[in-house]
Amino acid sequence: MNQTKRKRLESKGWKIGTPKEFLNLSREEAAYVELKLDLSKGLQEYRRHKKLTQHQLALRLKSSQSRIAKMEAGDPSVSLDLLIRSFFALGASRKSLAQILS
Amino acid sequence: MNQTKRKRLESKGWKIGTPKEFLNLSREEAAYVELKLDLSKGLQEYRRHKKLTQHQLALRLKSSQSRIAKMEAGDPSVSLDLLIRSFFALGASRKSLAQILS
DNA sequence: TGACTTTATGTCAGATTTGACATATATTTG
DNA sequence: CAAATATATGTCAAATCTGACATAAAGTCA
Repeated sequence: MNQTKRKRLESKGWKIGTPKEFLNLSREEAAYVELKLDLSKGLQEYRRHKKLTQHQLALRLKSSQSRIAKMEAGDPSVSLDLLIRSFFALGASRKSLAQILS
Repeated sequence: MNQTKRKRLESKGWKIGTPKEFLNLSREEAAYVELKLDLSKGLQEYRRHKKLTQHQLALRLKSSQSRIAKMEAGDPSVSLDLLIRSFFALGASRKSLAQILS
């Protein structure tokens, strides 16, 4: 993992700490965090593609605008569950989810 | 969605209720539940393939045998987060995750 | 058979995630 | 430019998920 990626993570509020700690982010922790960030990004793209506001998406999800914002910002308080359910609520297929993963 | 699938879901303890309610499982709820069940199944296969007991996997995940059992049983109390982190802990790649999705 | 290992199920206190709210900041539109 | 709309950020009580434990049930093997 390089400096660019590190900044990308740290800037999102992921508490990574010292370089040593950062390097100790285990392979699986890193994979998990990166997956969430990619889903965050994908979700925002998909929502915009559908020409929905965060507020509109929140209504569909029975969530709130602020939570949608946090999802798209890659906030650590957002679970994969919520991200993935949001994709489905936007009409995404499993296939399109799989594409984000690949 | 057919009767077979319904039984598969109900038998796992998903409270689906009456036929009417069942039919009202929205597309996205159904997609979410089915995804979780497929991951459950995939996790069990992967663990067995690696010749690990639930207890051994629990140690790696710093979880417990009972929670692993619930994961593999598709228990509603288990989140996608935990399922996916478990895959990564077993050494699975994003690609192999994507394959389960497709 | 019975001892042993593995998996399943129920429960619960503690931890995490949630929607909601207030409000700040940014973006669009007239 | 200013008003309107959209998005971002901080907080928190309630809801959900968690590991841990006890124990039941199922599977393995001598």
